[in-house]
Amino acid sequence: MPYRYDYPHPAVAVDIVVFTIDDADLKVLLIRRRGPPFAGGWALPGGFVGIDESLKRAAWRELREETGVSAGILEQLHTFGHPQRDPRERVISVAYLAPVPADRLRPEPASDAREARLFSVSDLPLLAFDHAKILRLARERLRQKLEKSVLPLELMGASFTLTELQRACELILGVTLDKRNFHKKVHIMDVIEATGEEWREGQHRPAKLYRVKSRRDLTDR
Amino acid sequence: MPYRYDYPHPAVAVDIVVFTIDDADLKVLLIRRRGPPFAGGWALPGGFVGIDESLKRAAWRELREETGVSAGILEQLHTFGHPQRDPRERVISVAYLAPVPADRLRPEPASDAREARLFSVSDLPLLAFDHAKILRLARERLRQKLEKSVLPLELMGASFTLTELQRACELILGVTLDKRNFHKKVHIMDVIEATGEEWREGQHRPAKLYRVKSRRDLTDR
DNA sequence: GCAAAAGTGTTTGAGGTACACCCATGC
DNA sequence: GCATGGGTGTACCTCAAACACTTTTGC
Repeated sequence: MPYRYDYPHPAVAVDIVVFTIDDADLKVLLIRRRGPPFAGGWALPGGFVGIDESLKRAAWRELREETGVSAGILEQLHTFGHPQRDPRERVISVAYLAPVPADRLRPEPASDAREARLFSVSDLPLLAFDHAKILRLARERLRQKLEKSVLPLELMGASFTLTELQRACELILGVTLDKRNFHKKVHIMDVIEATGEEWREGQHRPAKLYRVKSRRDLTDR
Repeated sequence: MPYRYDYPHPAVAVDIVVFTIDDADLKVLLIRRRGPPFAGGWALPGGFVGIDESLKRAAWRELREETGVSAGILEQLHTFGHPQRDPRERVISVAYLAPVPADRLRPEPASDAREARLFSVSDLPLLAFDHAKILRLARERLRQKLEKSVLPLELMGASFTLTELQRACELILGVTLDKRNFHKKVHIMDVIEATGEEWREGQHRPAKLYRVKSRRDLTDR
């Protein structure tokens, strides 16, 4: 028992909400817990912060270790500190939001012998701890960002069609948008550019492909 | 040395940014540190979270203990966890934002033998730890809330004039606003009501006094 | 009567919303 | 040639911004 303090210290963890768009649905990455508490149950990926590790770095590492996913953007969401949120000991958890394009999840949970899976946000299992609460707040935040007219470019792959981008917005906002107004707005924003390529699929006119003009850093403080 | 853990635990603290409007200026409440580190320097009020205490409750208690101020609203701002932000040990700090009407600060720092003072945000001393960073983020957040057209009603006293409310907005946003547009907008929002009283001051027409219609809870999660 | 802040409407421009048809492709 | 989604323009309406004069008071 080597670590001793004059007064009690809580444990500090991070939990990561990975959102992606897959199969025309907004999905979250969850892991199955192996040990107690909530053994066998589903939970957000996460874990304890190393004593010399920044919070963001801990989030990045834990996500990587538990799911094999390397997050591009990690945005701090909220810190959850209810005294009884973990039955083992006092655990304060800093939650992070990580929008990841589906194509970065593909070779996916082939990592740490942990079962990881995408779940549609409209068909979630029971979650361990207060993770349902964390997820609810994460969805809210995602929506709020869109309402500030920030496009969910972090969720898009290397190239995408305007219809795909529109679907992403619709899934997050939970409404349907007008195609012409959407195209107009996106072009005025001037944040994406045509790649010149086209995407052929099905028996209809091919769609132009676009890419993000300059990926911006959503830095953490 | 009674508190032992299998692996190292960081300390968890809260810091509170109390904003108020006083003397036609946006001010922050700071305390003078008595012990090391940064002894004699100015810092945000704050302290360590009790092992069975929620984060918000800790923020409320510490603010009360150190400055005598009972915060009405405490909104979680951000969690700061840089490994070297405290020279003593690893300290993760959850920062809170507390807008307080000036009239609740009056009998003020007559509490814990600690020196506490309001500083204008445009004339700040050097701050201990990373508190300057926390304060910068707090001002930004305050501004963002106003831009989402949320009036800073938490900063107003029990009754106030429309001009006072407008000055508060102007101080936070750092711009001057048009009086007629402001009056119109506020009345459309329908969140304040005339008390029927008037405020006489100086050799000019008296101003109508208003009060908040229903104080809303900005609850923490 | 004069200084000083309170109060009060209208016009204009920008941006958002509603809405329908032709185009390119695969079968 | 037909079914399928891709792409495009205009009219209207709502909201935000600009802007100046009268009112009430203390001295």
